[in-house]
Amino acid sequence: MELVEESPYRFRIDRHDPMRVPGVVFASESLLPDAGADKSLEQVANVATLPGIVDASYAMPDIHWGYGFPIGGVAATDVEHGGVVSPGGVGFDISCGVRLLAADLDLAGLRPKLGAVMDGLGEATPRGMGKGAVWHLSKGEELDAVLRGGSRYAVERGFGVERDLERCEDYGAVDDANPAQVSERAIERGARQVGSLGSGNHFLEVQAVEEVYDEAVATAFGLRPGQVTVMIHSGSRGLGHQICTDYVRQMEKVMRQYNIHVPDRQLACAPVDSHEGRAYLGAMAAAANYARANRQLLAHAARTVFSRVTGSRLDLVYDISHNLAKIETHGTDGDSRRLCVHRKGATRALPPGHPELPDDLRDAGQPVLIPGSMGTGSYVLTGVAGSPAFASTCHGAGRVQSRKQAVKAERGLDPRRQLEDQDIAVRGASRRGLAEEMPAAYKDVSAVVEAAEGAGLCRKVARLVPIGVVKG
DNA sequence: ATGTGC
Repeated sequence: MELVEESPYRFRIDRHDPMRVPGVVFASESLLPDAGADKSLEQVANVATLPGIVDASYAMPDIHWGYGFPIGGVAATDVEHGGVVSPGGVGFDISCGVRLLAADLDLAGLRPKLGAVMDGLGEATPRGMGKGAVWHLSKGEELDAVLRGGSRYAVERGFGVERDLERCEDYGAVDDANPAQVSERAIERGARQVGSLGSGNHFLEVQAVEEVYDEAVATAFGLRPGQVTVMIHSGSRGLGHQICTDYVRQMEKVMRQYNIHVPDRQLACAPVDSHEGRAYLGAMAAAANYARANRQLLAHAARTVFSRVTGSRLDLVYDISHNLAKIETHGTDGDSRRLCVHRKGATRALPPGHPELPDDLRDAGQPVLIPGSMGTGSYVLTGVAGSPAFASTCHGAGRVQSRKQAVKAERGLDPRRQLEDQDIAVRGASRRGLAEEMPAAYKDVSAVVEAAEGAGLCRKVARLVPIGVVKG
């Protein structure tokens, strides 16, 4: 795959048939995927063939191989001009995302109670494969309310406060959820898991603010140096996974009917404005609401522990997805288009002044939450005006080793010990789970954030360091 | 990511 360096942190894959638009990769030379081991640049070019795609098939600096679309990919299609929606452009973990809470407590104050806090969080956080659930739902009306209401419903039921919703993307729920388009099997899996962490790269972390890069914005976000924070990374569990599986299968069957041909079966898609496209978007939105309710419940459990053990409060900084497709309007007044923006392992990053931001964030911009690999740091960023990829930026460090490779690299070593030697408390993680998530399996998150900022996609606000981690 | 593998 030939890359042309257009400017620092920006590489182009020239359009060639059957691409409809060029590919654009935001990265530094050293962050570019290794063409021998990782087919993600080919995936960028494949995505560029999708009907209705506009401008370019974009990739963020944390790009790596994914199902059909690369992880770290952004693609927008024009709804009025045959634009398609593709489940692979969202990913299996629909509305997977990050929630950050800030404590009214400094690290020095937490230290003496850290063991008790971690024990409490370990007990209060359901995690691992298949396990549920902070909240046992009846399959009927109550799950339906979660799928329609997301965090709003969780708050209504007492699992949070009204202010939380102002600090959630979409005020805690997307509007066009259609639970009728969610299969019985997906409902079955979801009913037992709402309020659970999952496994893989999902985690709950106790952190401290290590460095502030922009004091005014950090203050607007409610962050100051030395402060304790809690970061939750989780998604829509088995429900989102099942929805993705269901619709990939369904779209594979009907693509020919719409005269759509793609270079990879995993790019199964249908026009946004078709029966199948609308059905997927309705089900996807339901899974998005499920994921938000899930993070709201996990946050409630963490708040209960912090309040009991330390007497301190946890205020929501923000909750943001990094696996979602959204219908958005982009462009200037005379030339605006309704686009279906797929972000898969990419985060929306609204600039200061954007009308969708709550009043108290209007001047600062939208908080962008970037979890680093386990045991390294995480970042808080904000959006910038005039950014090139439909107001999107990176979502994390990005894998460089497969799970299998990572496990092999840890053979004979003790991953838990390595974390504890760095003064990071660990609760609940399996040996294998930890081995798969070791920092060596990931790119350097600081280099990723540096490249994203250098490419004009976002700005750094603060860096957070891990103190304790709860994993599946 | 995922009751890991139709």
